Amino acid sequence: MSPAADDEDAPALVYVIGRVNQGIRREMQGRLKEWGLTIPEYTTLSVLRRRPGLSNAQLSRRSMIMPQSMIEVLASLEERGLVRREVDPDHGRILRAELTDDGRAILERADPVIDAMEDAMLADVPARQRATVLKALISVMNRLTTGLTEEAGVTGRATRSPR
Amino acid sequence: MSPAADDEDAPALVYVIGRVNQGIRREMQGRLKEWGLTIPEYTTLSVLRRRPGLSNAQLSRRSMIMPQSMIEVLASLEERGLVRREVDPDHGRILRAELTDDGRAILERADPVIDAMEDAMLADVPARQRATVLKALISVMNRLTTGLTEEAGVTGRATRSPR
DNA sequence: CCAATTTCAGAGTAACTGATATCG
DNA sequence: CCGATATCAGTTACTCTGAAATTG
Repeated sequence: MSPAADDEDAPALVYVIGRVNQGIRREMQGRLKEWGLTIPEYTTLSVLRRRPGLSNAQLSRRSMIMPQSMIEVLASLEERGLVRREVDPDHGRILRAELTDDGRAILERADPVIDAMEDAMLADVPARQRATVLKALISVMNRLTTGLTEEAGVTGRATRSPR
Repeated sequence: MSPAADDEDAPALVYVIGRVNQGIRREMQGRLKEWGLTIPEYTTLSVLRRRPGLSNAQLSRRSMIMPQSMIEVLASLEERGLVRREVDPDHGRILRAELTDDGRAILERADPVIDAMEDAMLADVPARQRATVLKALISVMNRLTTGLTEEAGVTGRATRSPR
């Protein structure tokens, strides 16, 4: 039949991101199993190291999931002593989370393994392009967080779309 | 102004991809509900339009999922008459899938909605960078498909990592 | 017999919706 | 009373591992 020439139209970005995510998920799951960590657990630990004191509600908004989903991750981490939660002094309802020493330790051991994975999968992408890719994806992430129907609000107010 | 030195540590790419994927998932799920399509169903229909005649095994490898997972998507699509499967003339075991007219029709109606979503989330990314991002992510996807432990550059032998 | 494909059955992860309680 | 937060309970979406049958 006709040789080649049928690969000119590229796949959609949403498709490629989905596949990449699925590949990353499989790799991470296998590597994190050694420490009994699930992917959202590892991710949450990482976020809490960078942003200590975030509440469940704040964490869930950052992850674009419902607070009912995040609470389960947090509960599991707290139960195992990897995360500690303390009442906010200014608001008795809010519980602010932070890493325990155990949490920090397990993260420091898992990190190099995940970093190596990221390096391996980026092997063919020149360093200069990596910055561009990361910046573009962060921009997409922010769009998705603030809502796709919102106007191009330059002031990054975390608006939640009214129901 | 100042070069802003406190934001020097950027989040990891795997993290950003995970969040973007989660955002996309939520958007797509809501939009596809109108046609009773799940995300893997819509994705599979799209792939089959571009690559008619792929078998379940081929589709599953492309999607980086096990054939046992893909078969359920395919079964659901076939049951609803959106996909047809026919025995390969050269190999009685292989079933090659393709879109039915109904499948093509539903896809043509869902497409603009998903395209609009992609446009909206890419609103802040200049067109020239989009090509770079897509190319980089495809490269990452290929890395993940062929296996992260494979050596670089040599000839493209699609080696399956033996267990 | 072996390798690849298909497919059934059960399990697990990670998200969801709904509802309830508390705090300011 | 309202809005935000926390959290219990049940459900859905999607993928996995295991096992069996078929075909070349």
